[in-house]
Amino acid sequence: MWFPDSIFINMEPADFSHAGFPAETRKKITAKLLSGRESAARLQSLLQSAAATDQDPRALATKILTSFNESISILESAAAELSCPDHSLCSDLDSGESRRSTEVKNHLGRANKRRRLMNTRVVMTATTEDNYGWRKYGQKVILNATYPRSYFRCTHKYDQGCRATKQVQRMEGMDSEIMYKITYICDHTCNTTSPIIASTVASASDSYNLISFSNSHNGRLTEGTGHSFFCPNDDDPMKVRETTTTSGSTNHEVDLWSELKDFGSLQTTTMTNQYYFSTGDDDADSLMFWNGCLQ
DNA sequence: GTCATTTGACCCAA
DNA sequence: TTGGGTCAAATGAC
Repeated sequence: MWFPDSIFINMEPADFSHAGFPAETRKKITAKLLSGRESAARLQSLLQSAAATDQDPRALATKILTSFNESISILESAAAELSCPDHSLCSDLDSGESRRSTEVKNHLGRANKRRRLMNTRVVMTATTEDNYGWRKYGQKVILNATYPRSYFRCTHKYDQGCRATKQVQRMEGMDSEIMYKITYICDHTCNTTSPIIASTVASASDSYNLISFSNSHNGRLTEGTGHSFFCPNDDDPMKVRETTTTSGSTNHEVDLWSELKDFGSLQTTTMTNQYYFSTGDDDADSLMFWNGCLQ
């Protein structure tokens, strides 16, 4: 089974000393991360070795995912406690990337141009879950969609000519768990830090933990839920499908489905071109997903 | 003052 | 004509 060997990069030792987390929380996070790193190292060794061993790489991969999932869950819980201990200021995620506390804003008196009363303010952080900086440049109401679609561009669009954009849209019909569809279009050409290879699903606190991959039909992205992946630097047809948008820009969709469908520890269900993956760990608060270029 | 978000307007493909 | 993507002026936060 093909496995992204670059998944182990960008895993710098975490420094939580300045984050204000309790010592017990730091201890938990450290333990989980160490466990994950150890499993990752074993798996890497396993993959690099042609010799047969009694260890199942899939089990190791699952263990790695679980370790990082739990670490991130602890981090998120602790961060939530620190930012709004009484949760009185918590609000739903508009674009799925809200980070700052919000303030009630009254938009009356603006010539009736703004038709809704905002009780939250969503501000992009400098970097998002994929470690790139994004700036929102538009939002549209989509036909037959409950929630609007937000459009983001790379913050280096003008200074470095980066053409990367992404679209974020909250999915409907999942009232019990808030879930966002994130579509990445064009790869980053800007000179920034490398994307984090594995990250958590951008969602509200107790989001459903899924990975999904879009299908392409007739060369165009057709349907998907959760995240779509594009990568321009991999010419392996088993991993990447090249698609062309109507605007002429070229996208590359990582076809992880063909790789993960045989991944025994993953549970899959199929819903009209939508593939849902879960780790099978019902207690997991989040699920790792491959994010960024897989080369 | 600078930077990010909001949102109506505009453009274009179907 | 309509719907989706982008632009840019207005506005707010820091």
